[in-house]
Amino acid sequence: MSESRQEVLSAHFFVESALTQLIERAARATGLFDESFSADIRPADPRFGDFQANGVLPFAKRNKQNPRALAETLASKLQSEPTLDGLAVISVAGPGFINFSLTPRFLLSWLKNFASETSFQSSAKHFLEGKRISIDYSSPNTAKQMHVGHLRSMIIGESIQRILRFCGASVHRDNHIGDWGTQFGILLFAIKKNQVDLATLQEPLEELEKLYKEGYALTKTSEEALNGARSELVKLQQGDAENLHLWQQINAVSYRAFDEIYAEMDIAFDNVWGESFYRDKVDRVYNELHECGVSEESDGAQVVFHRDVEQFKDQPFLIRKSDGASNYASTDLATVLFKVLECGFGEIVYVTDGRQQDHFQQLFLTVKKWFAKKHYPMPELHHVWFGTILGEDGKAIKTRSGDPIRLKELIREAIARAYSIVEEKNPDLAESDKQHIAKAVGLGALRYADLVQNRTNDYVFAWDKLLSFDGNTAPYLLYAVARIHAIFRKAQLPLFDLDNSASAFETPEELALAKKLVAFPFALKQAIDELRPHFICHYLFELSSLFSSFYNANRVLVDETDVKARRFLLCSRTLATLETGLHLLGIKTLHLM
RNA sequence: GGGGGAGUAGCUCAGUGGAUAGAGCAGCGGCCUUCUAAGCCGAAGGUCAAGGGUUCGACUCCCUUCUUCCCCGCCA
Repeated sequence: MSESRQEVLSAHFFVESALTQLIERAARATGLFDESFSADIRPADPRFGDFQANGVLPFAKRNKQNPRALAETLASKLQSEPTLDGLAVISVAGPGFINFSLTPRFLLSWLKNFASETSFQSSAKHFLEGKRISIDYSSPNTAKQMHVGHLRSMIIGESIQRILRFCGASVHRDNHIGDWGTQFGILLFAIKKNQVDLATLQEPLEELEKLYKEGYALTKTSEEALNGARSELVKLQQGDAENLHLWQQINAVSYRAFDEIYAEMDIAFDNVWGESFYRDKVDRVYNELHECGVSEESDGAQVVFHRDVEQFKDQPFLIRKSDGASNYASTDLATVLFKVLECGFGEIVYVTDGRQQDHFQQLFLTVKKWFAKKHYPMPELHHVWFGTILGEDGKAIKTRSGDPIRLKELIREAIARAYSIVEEKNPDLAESDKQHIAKAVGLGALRYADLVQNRTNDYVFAWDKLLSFDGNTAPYLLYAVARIHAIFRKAQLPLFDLDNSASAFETPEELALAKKLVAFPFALKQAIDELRPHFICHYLFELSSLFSSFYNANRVLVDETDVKARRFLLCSRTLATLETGLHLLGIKTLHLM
């Protein structure tokens, strides 16, 4: 091959994008297509090829031309492309689809170029290079224990954070803890009423939850209690020393409990800028919005109307309560200002429950008007919302009524169930191995069950669903990983030793697996475009499934050196891809299970 | 009343205007003296909620209707 290496198709990590450029360039060279033509390339049904370009059909329609003839002209132009020579087989089918089949030579070349987590990363980083993104997730309220309803923001947020970082963004992880809300009015009122000493409590969080429940019930029945709670909150927000001290004690015990969960789930933040962090920053928000004419007064509260948006014409955005206290809109606005002006983030991602969609739409609209008036840099804002976890009754799992499953308990149960399966499948393993495996499998299954489905769907909480270990689950992927490690252990060879002895792939299983490996960047691209990790889950499951078929049909450790070498190569790339993908989901991989 | 989500196999869910709508689970039939059977192979399973429309082509876009969940001023 005489062309420079960069020009060759197999030198491109993201084949779809390279192919798109190639097709569009070739199309223009025919003189029959103008700038409006786009290749519209996508993975194809394996019966027809590996990629299909559908763009000829709409173009022909717009220009009243015969699509089939146009497609054939373009295809024959592509046949003579030197960069495609011997790497892809091109054909035209149906009304004007152009199909591309990657040749074994292409596959081998690509797999040699992209061989490890490090090499994937150094290519993937071009997707989001230069972006500075702050992501806000988990964000529990203090004074309460985390329950199953807090699971999704943690798991989805952590995965998205890892994916964005892997794809080259500079990511800042923020835990916007609810430590300054109305719950403190009720809590402080109840603590004082019952003369509780927080320092002497055995199970402080349990006690605080009980106090909160009692206090909450009281405010529902007694006007006096309601006013008491309100005035405690106002005193706290005005800096009353006694209330501040109690508030700090409450937060301290909450943080300890959160940190235990985060440690177990392998989650960490760069900053914990809770609502209280912004308490001296909300006045500027009130002043600026008032001064710009974005906000107005209504029933004693400060609100923003978006009358230009049909949906919100009668639904104001309340940014300051009539008693002068801040609410979550105040702190969220202050947060955007701080993150953009003080920290220089160009993009902010919020990972929360879907029930907050209206809030975030109004928040984003308000920021847009406000920042435009003040000529502040306009950030890109994303609300990554997810469906609600429902109880058996089909209603949202609630904090106040009933007792939702505690996160601590869910995690313990996940590991315990995994342990009993390890015990059953592999009783001879050392105890320390069993425990290590149980933890990875149990926590992995929990995470994967949440990530595998499109985040915008609700689902009913069920132990057996969240902690399933069969089929499309983390253990299935982990099992493929463990089997590959077993092959390398048995062969006693390092991962890349035989690359150069590999012959071209031949069996249907080898070819199908190799082609799937080349498609990894597409899954990454889908995940970052929509901020939906389930694309990666589905890709990894299909990859594992193809690996398992390959593993059953094609023995790796055979005598012929070239066959062994190419199967080794497939194993090493499958391993690298699975491990990379699982790590992006926040799942720890195993060598043994 | 306004707005948003969902409705696809018995169950849980994928599906970017593209070719014969796909998985997992459950159930059925096979495969372990060979690199880990937490696996593989096979068969079966569908009025894509209903009805219209747009077009070369609709699960996908538009309209109407039905079912269901959620949000809509001082909670977050």
